[in-house]
Amino acid sequence: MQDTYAMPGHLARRFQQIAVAVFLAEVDAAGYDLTPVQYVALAAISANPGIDQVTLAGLIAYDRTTITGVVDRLVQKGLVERNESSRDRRARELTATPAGRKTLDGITPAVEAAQRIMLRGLTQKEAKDLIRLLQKAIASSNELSRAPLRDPATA
Amino acid sequence: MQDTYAMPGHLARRFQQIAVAVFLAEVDAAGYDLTPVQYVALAAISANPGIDQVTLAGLIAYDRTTITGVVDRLVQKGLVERNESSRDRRARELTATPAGRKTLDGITPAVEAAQRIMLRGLTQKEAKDLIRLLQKAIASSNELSRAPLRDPATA
DNA sequence: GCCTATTGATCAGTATGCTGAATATCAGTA
DNA sequence: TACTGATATTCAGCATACTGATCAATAGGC
Repeated sequence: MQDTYAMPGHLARRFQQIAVAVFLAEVDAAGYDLTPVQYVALAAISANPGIDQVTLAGLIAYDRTTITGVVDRLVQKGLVERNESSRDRRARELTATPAGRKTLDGITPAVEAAQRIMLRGLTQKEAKDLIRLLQKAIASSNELSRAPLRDPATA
Repeated sequence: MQDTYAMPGHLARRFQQIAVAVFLAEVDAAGYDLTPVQYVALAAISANPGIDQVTLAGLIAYDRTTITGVVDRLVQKGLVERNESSRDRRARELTATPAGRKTLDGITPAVEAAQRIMLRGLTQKEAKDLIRLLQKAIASSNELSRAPLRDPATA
């Protein structure tokens, strides 16, 4: 049996664990209070005003049931508005508020710094390779998770 | 601002999400009911009989407070025994039960299959590169998470 | 031996993520 | 139009993960 420390599953958990910790530390140091999940959701909503929750979920590969709580918290923080859709009364239309867009602008440098920090042990070439390999592995197994990415560009 | 889909933080979440889904599917198909976290904990306990919870946490990079619940569930499933330590009455000594060791043996092929599946889109060389790069990135940022790895071999 | 700082475990509270089910609504068809 | 199947959201329940606090016990310095 191979070394546990070399198993991709273990490495995935560790890398994600570190990525979240670095993200929260940088964002907090910049004076913001937003989780990685909330950030990605806010960015996607801001880029797609009026988006419904299922489409949003597919866009950022969340589970549908997780989205509800995430949006709840974004609404509670005043960063997002959730309104009943006029075309489909089942759906909710999500829009970033001015405060949401302002937060997004202000937080971006911290988010980018976090990305650099989590790769700080790698050379530029290694970092590019890692990103490429992760993207390739993820693309090949996208359908294996309950919340596959639904990229409108490739759908 | 760079593409969200190319951010290491996003890729870390997606890869971990897929890794967990693949693990659970393979383990379930093999007739077992064990999460990735429970598996790693059980393996570490089996390899280190009598280990206490803090040492276990360091060995597999868990948060101390998470361990309590994980061990609770392993004990409830009859795979692990938790006894008060005789040397230190604060500590708990963890041991795998015969059922725990049997589960570990039986589940190994499914766990290894899961590792292959989550890398199925990569060539052998790419898979090796990905593992190496993840290990390198993680090692450089180990101390940035609340639950850094405490490898007894390097401590 | 006593005091203080540390340590091992647990708990309360919050935020992902998932499964499976319920509810309301919509869309297509007989 | 009535019915059937699909869809958008939410909820209950469970399992990670984390922060910060509490509590019991230990260890080291004096």
